Amino acid sequence: MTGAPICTPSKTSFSEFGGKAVQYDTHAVIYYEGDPAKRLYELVKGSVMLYKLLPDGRRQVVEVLRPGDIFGLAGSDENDCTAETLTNAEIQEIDLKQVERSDALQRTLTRCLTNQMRVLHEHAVLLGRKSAVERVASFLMHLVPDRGGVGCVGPIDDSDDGFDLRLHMTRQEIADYLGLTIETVSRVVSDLKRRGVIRVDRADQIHLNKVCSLCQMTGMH
Amino acid sequence: MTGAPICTPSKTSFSEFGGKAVQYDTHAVIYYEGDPAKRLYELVKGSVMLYKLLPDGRRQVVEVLRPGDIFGLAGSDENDCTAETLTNAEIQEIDLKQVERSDALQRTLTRCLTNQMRVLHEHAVLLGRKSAVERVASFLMHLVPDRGGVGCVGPIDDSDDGFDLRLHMTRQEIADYLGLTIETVSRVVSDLKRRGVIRVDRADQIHLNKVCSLCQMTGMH
DNA sequence: CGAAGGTTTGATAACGATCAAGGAAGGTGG
DNA sequence: CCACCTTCCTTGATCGTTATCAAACCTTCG
Repeated sequence: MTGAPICTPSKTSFSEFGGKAVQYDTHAVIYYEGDPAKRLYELVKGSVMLYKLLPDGRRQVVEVLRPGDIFGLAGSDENDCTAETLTNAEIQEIDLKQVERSDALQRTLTRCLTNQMRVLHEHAVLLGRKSAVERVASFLMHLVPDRGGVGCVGPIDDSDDGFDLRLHMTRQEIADYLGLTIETVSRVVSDLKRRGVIRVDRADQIHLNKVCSLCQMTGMH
Repeated sequence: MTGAPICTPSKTSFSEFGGKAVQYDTHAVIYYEGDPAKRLYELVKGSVMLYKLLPDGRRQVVEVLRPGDIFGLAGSDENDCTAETLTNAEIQEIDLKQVERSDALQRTLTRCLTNQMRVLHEHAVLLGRKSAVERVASFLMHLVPDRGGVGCVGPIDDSDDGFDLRLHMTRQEIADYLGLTIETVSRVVSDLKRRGVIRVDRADQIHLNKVCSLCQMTGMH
């Protein structure tokens, strides 16, 4: 299940620069930390995580990427993270040499990097200053579009402020993303369930009963 | 190791695009989180930190910048962090509208952002997975040039592997950067002193007796 | 000298990690 | 279709690291 690349055409920002679309299976490694950095990648469909390992095996997932995000820029000749898919994924790949040449691409890059940087800043707050409950609540809130951020639109309908979501991550991956252990993640989820804030339909399929009350638990209110 | 200039610094990057140099005092706020983002900044001399606050006052310092680093790009119309000097600082400032126009500037930006991103990734590992001792050791090692990274050159002289450094940060700032409390930072520093790894000449002036042995405590070996 | 800000140290508590079982869900082969 | 296996998840008991609370100690400076 290495994610044998099957090329298909696609119409994203990269295609016009000689990039080609590649399909990956779930949990396929796109590249390893320390590998020579040869390509720039744009996630078109699915989800990808970037993580780093310490020599003793401790892992930190540093980014969870969504369609439109780019990755593979290391700033040196080696990748600084391992990139692994969380789902089936379609990825546009383009040679780094091409990137050097294109002004338009540089412009796109600046915009993407700036956004990822903002996400990393917020994640640093989560890792450095939030409690376990706040981390899990923040994590779940990030999966709800248009809610919880500065531009939160509030409940669309006062009576029913629920939301269904798929995690696409195992408890271990969530734990490694949130800087917790798998047991703590599991306990917090169970606790949210017990308190009626969420309903766990399947391990990776969760219904938020009241988005606003979950949002109150993120530490940002 | 690359040894290469991290962020293609230099006194020229901004001045030729209509930027102007501004001097700041120690602990001066350059802009606040939430302020409209109008300018791009390049740190020329001194040190600057970026931090975020939670409503209840918890603070996380998300970046500590050095000459050559750029900041102020928010990816939206509001700054996502507060920027505050740690020392007297000289900063090149340029209007964001100018940045939009220049291809050369975009190229510089991509390179700088990529580097800062790598630093943020490593810091996420520190915040999410390292112990208090490992955090402080990593912090101190980052202040030693050419050591501790992938391209560590090792002791220049086997007999004397010492190094003098200035922190330019209070214990509180260090704590907020490392995701610890001021007491824990103080205790770890005292412990390193007791163990003979460092010598504390003044609160913010520390001599590393043996860089290599400190490096062993970063969790990366 | 006294005040203020920053730092250190001690005592105690709490949160999350660790250790240890047990349980559900999905996949495979008989 | 069921037995079995594997993988992932949950729960419980206990431990340890770091946070919290409190007080004393420097250092600098008017």
